[in-house]
Amino acid sequence: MSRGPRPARRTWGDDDAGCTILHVDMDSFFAAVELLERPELAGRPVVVGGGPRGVVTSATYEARAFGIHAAMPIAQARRLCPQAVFLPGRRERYLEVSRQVMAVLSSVSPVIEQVSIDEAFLDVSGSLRRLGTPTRIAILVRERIRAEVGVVASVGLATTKHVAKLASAAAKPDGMLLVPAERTVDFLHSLPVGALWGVGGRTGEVLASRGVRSVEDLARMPVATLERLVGVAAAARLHDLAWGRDPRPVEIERAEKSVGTETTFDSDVRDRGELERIILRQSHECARRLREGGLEAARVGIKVRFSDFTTITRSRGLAAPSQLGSEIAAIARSLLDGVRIPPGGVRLIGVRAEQLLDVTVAGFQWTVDGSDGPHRAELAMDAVRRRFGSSTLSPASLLPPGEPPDA
DNA sequence: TCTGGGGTCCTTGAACCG
DNA sequence: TCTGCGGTTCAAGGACCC
Repeated sequence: MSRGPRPARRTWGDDDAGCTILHVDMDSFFAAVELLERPELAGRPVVVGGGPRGVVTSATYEARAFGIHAAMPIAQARRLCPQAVFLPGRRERYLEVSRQVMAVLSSVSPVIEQVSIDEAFLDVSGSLRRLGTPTRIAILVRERIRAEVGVVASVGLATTKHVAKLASAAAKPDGMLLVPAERTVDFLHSLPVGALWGVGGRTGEVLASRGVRSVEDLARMPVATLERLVGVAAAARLHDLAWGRDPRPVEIERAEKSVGTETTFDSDVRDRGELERIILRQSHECARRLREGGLEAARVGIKVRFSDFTTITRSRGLAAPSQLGSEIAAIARSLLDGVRIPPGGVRLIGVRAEQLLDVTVAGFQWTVDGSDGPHRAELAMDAVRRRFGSSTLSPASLLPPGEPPDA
């Protein structure tokens, strides 16, 4: 689901010595998964993304031909291509197919770093003797994903993660691109500056205002000037990337730093009680995911977006790390208490658990009075939900007023 | 025109501390 | 006792990515 720009050239040479980093990126992943089960839609413009206020999360190349792209409001996509098939999206199903793809990749090399649901880096330096050259391995990966899972992957091969990622974007759709070590700088300098990891719309504008349009422009700019434009950390990072310097290894395990959930309402909400109920539900959802992952949060944050799209965040540390929905909700609610709701109301609200700790490291969190009642209660709720479905249990305060629970 | 939901990382300013 | 200073932490927000 790369959104990066594409370079003009399609080949940069065939010397793959040292190009042991592969970036594997699924083409139009969510849409491709939908097509797996509805092959009759093949060849038609298909757009995944739902809700009256939703955006496009994935679109087939037939839909992209109409100018539709990821992150575009659904309403706009409908105007551009009314005849497209619009599907709401099924995250669970995409996760399932993603797991199948990652299983294929893991069998090729154990050094795999999953970056998102549809892409991963692979370091194949340990697989060369068993499977052949990096190019051979990339071909094998593409063939196996197509044959065993049924979706299409594009692959970039390079000496660094950053260049491999840009190469896979350039290879799309349904392609493969090798950037030989000695052509790395030429390849990078042929790209628009927006291709660099970390240059989005805002930074792109700032750079453009100083005449920086290509990666080469940026590479040749004095670092001190760049620092004034984008800050010290970003300047150093961008300058290194523009010269092909990216020492980051393929990391097998990445610890989660936060877990959150947010909801955009179909129409703006002005009722504080309604917001509190949503926050309570979201807090329990976060807590359930923390327990699932064996994590505790030391900090809780809320995010509130108003009708005019201004967004505020508030956060506060917990007295002690917790994985209890009731404790997360208490903080989230008190944070919401401090927020003035404008007349226009609230468009989005969300809860996030931050500063996560592994419970096996943090130790079990006992409640202040020494009992573990709330913890046991929420674990029991998890078990019931796993067995009977996620909608079977919820805190009493989430039930509609005056309505007794089903017998 | 009208902007999701899941995240990460960085900057900035205030508060705190020695 | 008061003030200045530098370092650290906290909190908020912005930018970015998929």
